[in-house]
Amino acid sequence: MRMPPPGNLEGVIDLRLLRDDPERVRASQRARGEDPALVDGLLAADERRRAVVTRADALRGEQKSVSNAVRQAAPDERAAAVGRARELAAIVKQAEAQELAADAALRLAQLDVPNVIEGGPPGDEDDYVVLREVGEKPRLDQPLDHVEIGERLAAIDTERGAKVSGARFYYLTGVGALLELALVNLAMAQAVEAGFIPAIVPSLVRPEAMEGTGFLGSHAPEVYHLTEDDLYLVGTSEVALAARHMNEILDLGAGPLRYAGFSTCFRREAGSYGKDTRGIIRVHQFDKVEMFSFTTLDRAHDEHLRLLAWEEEFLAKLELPYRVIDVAAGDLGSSAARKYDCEAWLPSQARWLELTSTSNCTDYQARRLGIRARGADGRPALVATLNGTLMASTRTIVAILENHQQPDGSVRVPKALRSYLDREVLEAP
RNA sequence: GGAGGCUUCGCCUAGUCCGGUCUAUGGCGCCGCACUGCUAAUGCGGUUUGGGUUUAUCGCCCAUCCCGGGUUCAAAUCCCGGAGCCUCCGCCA
Repeated sequence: MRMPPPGNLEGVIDLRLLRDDPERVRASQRARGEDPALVDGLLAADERRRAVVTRADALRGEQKSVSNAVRQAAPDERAAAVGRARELAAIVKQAEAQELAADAALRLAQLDVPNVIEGGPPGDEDDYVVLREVGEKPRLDQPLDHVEIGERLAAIDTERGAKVSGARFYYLTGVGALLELALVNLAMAQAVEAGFIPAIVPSLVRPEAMEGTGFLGSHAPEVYHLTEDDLYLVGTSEVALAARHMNEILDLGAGPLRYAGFSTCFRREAGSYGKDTRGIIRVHQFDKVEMFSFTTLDRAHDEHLRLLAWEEEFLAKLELPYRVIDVAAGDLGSSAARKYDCEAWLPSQARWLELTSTSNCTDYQARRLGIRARGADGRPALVATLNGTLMASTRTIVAILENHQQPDGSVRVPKALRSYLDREVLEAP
């Protein structure tokens, strides 16, 4: 028995693109700061696999006719026929073992090569390009940070979060809890208005889902794993939304298939020791409304810009000053071909804080998950997947508390949120 | 958690007991063609997915009967493991 064909292998960049235009893949590697020589390893593995598969196919064909000969052999020739068939069976078995090894080697080589970038600036984390700044930063003589504001309002309790669950856990209470619920509702209302299918999704998923969305590669240490059940806690509803249509053929004739998923998100935050240790900027658990689109490859770029526009629309409703950056190639996840972040102003630290992020994963996830669409010619065609944060609870709360804080310690509620919160100001109880 | 039944190429289904042209049956749906004022009806043909080969078309080859192993010259069919669905029992918000 053979491994799944490369079309379903994980980590797959389009092998046809690779064969036709390896230089483009190499250029992508260079822009990411990854080794372009890995592309040649992948090419070699692909070629090797093709040769081995061709041979095994031929041997299997021969085996068919030989075992058929056994069936039809006269009684006195039967023993000899079985003998020949037995010999050939051994050769086929060997060829299939080679096939298995070649498939595995290709699979490994593919894991080394992340998605081919779509454009955007080369370089690493600091090489982003600022596309625009929107809104006015608040003028505050002595801005309080969200921890202090949250304590005064009895809205955020990090101390007891730590007592009960450890560092990077928190309680939202009173207006803090209400604020999150209001934000979730506002975000969902916007998404539904825009035609998204609202969805509440599983937070625990099987390995295939995690692997298929590309989170078990370089992100693996970030992910909580329940070994007892071999289930993973999702870090974003993207995982469950993408995997929902695993091994399906979608009908995208009527346009993109869009979900707005709500889920709790779990992140180990390994490797970020000492980073954002104060407050709820970086936590192990938060809630998020995530936009997720399935669309055709040719429409993926337009869809990406649409997701970004919806993110900005939401930030505008919250009256937050923000900027949009075009994330550099070296700072992309392995599945993303391009990524834009929206960063809100953080008055207490006088810096920008990532609030939302939208990625175009082109066919990378869909290929791993076996998701295709019925093409115009009726044959299955490749699909692109895209994701974008609409509302991540904790950081959005941080941004609102800090940017809308008043000199008297209260917090002004942005207009769009008032009907969901039933008040214009957040005050200490 | 326990017991039993089930899973076949879009949907339904034959085949599994007893291994071999299963190169998987039939129906529905869908596509094409023919016939016909139009439609309908009827007839004929086609209709899983992936890989390999081919300049390309046509085609040819290989794999695919929930998934993964095993037995065998040969597996939809036999054996082991897993997943899912259904029924009943137990437990539970």
